[in-house]
Amino acid sequence: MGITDLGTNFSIEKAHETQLRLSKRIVFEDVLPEKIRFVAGVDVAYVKDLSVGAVVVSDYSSLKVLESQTALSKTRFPYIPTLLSFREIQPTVLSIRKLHLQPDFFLVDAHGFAHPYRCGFASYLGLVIGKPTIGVAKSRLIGHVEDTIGEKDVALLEHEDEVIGAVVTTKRGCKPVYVSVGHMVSLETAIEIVKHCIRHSRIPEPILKAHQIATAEKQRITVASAVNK
DNA sequence: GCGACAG
DNA sequence: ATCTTGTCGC
Repeated sequence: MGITDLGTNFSIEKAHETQLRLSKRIVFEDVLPEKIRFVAGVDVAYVKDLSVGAVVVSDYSSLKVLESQTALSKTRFPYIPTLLSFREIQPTVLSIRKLHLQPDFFLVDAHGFAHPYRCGFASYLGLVIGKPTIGVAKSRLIGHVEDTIGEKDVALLEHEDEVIGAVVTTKRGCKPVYVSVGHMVSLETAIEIVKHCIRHSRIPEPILKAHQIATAEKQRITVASAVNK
């Protein structure tokens, strides 16, 4: 895994070593413009042996979608906990390359630093495209919930005495989301941004929109293939 | 050996 | 993630 290759000889152990090595390159400081204008959300859906990558770019203040793109690719890797990056990087990058607008950062439906080898898909994507990314996962991979910070809607996620992310209750009464640094952003800013992007769902609007577009494209593909038979 | 385990 | 009906709670 040079940084995007799935060479001939692959082993889970080597992949983990690579993730730990790549994690050293993660930037934990904000590398964002004075005024954030465009926020992107990415997601991937699956149909048969195909992966549908989707990305949306929304206006940061209104959260209205300004552009969306999708991309198809053959699914080349199975889902293996800790190795989600291998499964989702291809369709995701392909969809991002189609964008005309340049997002200030990307919200990713996965963990970033809150990973056993400190390099979840959100961080990996950030390193690959060289842009700021924030990990927003719907469930825990590792770590335990620590003390609540300030208000009672944010708690730290720790692992072996290290802060790896935050557990944020974006909607009262709903399950929390797990926020972690992807790349080129601080945990504090990541939490702030995730909260700002909440509307009707506990999931940040850009990721929700990307999910809907990926699902719609998946549906379109399913219907089209049914007609061709 | 027995669980836990992002999407 | 995907499949898939009813059902519990506000």
